[in-house]
Amino acid sequence: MMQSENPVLVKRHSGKNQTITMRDVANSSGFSPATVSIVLNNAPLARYIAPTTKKRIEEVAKKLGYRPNAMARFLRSKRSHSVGVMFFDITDPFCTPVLRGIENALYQSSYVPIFADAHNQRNRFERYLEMLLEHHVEALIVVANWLFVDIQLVADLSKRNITAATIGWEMPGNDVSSVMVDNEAGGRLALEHLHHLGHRKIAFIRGPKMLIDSAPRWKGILKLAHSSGLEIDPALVLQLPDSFDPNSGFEGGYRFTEELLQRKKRFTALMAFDDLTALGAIRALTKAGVKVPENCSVVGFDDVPLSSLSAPSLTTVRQPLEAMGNLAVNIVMEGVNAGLEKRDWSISRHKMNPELVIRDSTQAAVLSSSDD
Amino acid sequence: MMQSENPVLVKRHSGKNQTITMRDVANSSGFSPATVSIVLNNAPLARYIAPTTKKRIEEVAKKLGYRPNAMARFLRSKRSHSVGVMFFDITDPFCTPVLRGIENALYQSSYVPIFADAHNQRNRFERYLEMLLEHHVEALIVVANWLFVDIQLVADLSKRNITAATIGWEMPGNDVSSVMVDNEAGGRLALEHLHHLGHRKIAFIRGPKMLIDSAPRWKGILKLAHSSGLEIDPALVLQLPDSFDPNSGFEGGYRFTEELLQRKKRFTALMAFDDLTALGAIRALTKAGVKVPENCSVVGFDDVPLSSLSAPSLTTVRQPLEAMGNLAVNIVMEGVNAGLEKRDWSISRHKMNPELVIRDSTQAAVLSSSDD
DNA sequence: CGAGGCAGGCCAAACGATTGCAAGAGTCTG
DNA sequence: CAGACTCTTGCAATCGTTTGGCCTGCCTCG
Repeated sequence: MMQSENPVLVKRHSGKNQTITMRDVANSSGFSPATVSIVLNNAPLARYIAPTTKKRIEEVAKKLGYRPNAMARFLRSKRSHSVGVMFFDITDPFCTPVLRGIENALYQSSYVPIFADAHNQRNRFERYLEMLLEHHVEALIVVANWLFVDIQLVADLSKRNITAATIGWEMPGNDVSSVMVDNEAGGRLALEHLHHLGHRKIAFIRGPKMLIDSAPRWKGILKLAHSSGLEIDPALVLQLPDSFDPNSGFEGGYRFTEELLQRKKRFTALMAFDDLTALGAIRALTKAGVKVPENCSVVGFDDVPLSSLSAPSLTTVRQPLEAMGNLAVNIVMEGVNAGLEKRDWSISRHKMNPELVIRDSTQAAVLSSSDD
Repeated sequence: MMQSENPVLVKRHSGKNQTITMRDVANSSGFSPATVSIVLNNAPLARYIAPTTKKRIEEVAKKLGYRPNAMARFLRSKRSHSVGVMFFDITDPFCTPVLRGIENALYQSSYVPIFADAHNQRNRFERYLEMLLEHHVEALIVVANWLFVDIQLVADLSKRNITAATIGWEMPGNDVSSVMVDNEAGGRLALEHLHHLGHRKIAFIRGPKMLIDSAPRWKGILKLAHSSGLEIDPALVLQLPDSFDPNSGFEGGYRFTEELLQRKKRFTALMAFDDLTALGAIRALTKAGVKVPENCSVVGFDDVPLSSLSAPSLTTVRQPLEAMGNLAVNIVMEGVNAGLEKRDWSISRHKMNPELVIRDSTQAAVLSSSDD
């Protein structure tokens, strides 16, 4: 109250481009740094601060262009307002929508994402983990769509008191939250679609054995086949080899479809492990003179962005990628808050519902002589 | 030297999961925090430290699992070891390779990227800028491929003493470094290719007026047309409308190609503003029964990842996206270092060489009656 | 009239690292 | 042998915020 004269007036030592600190706004508003801090953060104690005081401080802060220093803040409060977002291969088209979802959700909470891409290398993953810890991220989100390295390390995080969540992958054990699509339901959905369209001779390109998605998708397929009386011809089933490159699916789809065609076993539809595989398959079919969808329907999985742009556009099983990113953020945020309030909190595992997206790569089967 | 007995032995006050601080390693190694700091950072003064001392300190640090605290470090040294990476729309397929390039280069320097996506909204850009400043990024890289908002603000950064670089866009004025592709050369390259293949009746879909890339690409086209005596039929030239959505190119290409077809003016090749536009064009052509490339060649621009996967795969002008990301990082790092050493340093503007990538969407023109 | 309550705000101690300054111990020079 | 270097290392201040106490009036109430 004393020096309410000469409002907003700072004496900086020199003419340098000093950064405005909290003390500056304290000095030139006539209050103490403590009060300023309380007001500006709207801390619990702010209830006791006179409204006029609040107003004045906020005014001065704005006028001075005060910007809180995240680092200094962290030192005391232990809150960095950042979370680590680790991808295993950002070039996988699967990742972009997920990233968008994560970014958007974090933005709502005024958290910044620290981006890391492990390039599917274990040592790079570890190094990044190290860096993220040095930067004291409050949480970690791991997007592990196409993952071949062992990352048990994530489990350690819970011990380090930083909550984590994985997307597209589940840690064995029960230490880390996860968000995945319901692969089994997705497999069912896709096959159901083909079956409804009248296809009975269907070829399959299964996913690599090491990929967590492969088995449940196949399981869903088998279940539906069984319940609908569809027969799966083992001669029409191939499985992609393990590979570190998420974009290898395209070439795999291409080669394996060629292989299938050479077997001279007729099929009127092909179900691919994912969209890239499907696109590869389509290319092989087209090249061999088999028109898609007229002579052969093709269905993919994921609904990555390019699926709607391909020719023909791809019928596929959609993963709600952006929503998955969003959910993962909400999960870890819950964890962070729980930790802050010393509440109890338990991890959670989510299976999102997939959704069939019907585009141009599938159509009703032409009636063939053999109706199984 | 005194307490060289009982090696590595820390007394932490309680059994809590305390974080290991520098003082811890100082205490249990028998040296002062100052020495520890000097050794661990390999600071200039480290020259004067006895090798045995160094060794001992490093040992203890490792054994204790000491991890420097980036925040605390910043407070003194003003170095955050982070840079802001701002995209204007990460869903643009253009961005992924750029991001990869940036990430990779930063990783080499042990910097972490703080990721921001402005969604092409000015206020979001400003908010993110604010957040990045609060986190005291040492530099800023702005990827502004498809940009319609005004971001003069970036220029302010140089005043705030943080070096910045833009990718795919140039700030008016001479305050900010930039990395772009040589659009004019690219335009020339594409048209040259078509011309070599014997195409004379060529349709063009130009880029939106507001996009910085549009004009130079067109200029390159005009120049080549002029020097090679090619005539450009104004009735075969359309220009995309301004739009905020980078993926609108696809639909634009589709609709405009339909429009071109309706004009009943023959053309044997089509040159699109970018790959997405080209894909849209291909779809329209195919739908209209015009085969690509047999009846009409199509060439794009950018070489985004999906261009090689489309059917037919796309002939296009490649931007070295990953390299551009890389270069941008090198530029700002130079700036950071210069600032640190109080060296002078001037901004730079780079034009990268584009490269023609010939795939399946173009082929030699069938001889037509009219040979212009 | 004294005890207690409360509104309003300040003090000063952290947080974890960096670094200018200075001192102690040898070594060397004149 | 005094002084001048050359090494090694430690002290303590400092960076910008947050926060647990503590203090000061003033009001209320028995």
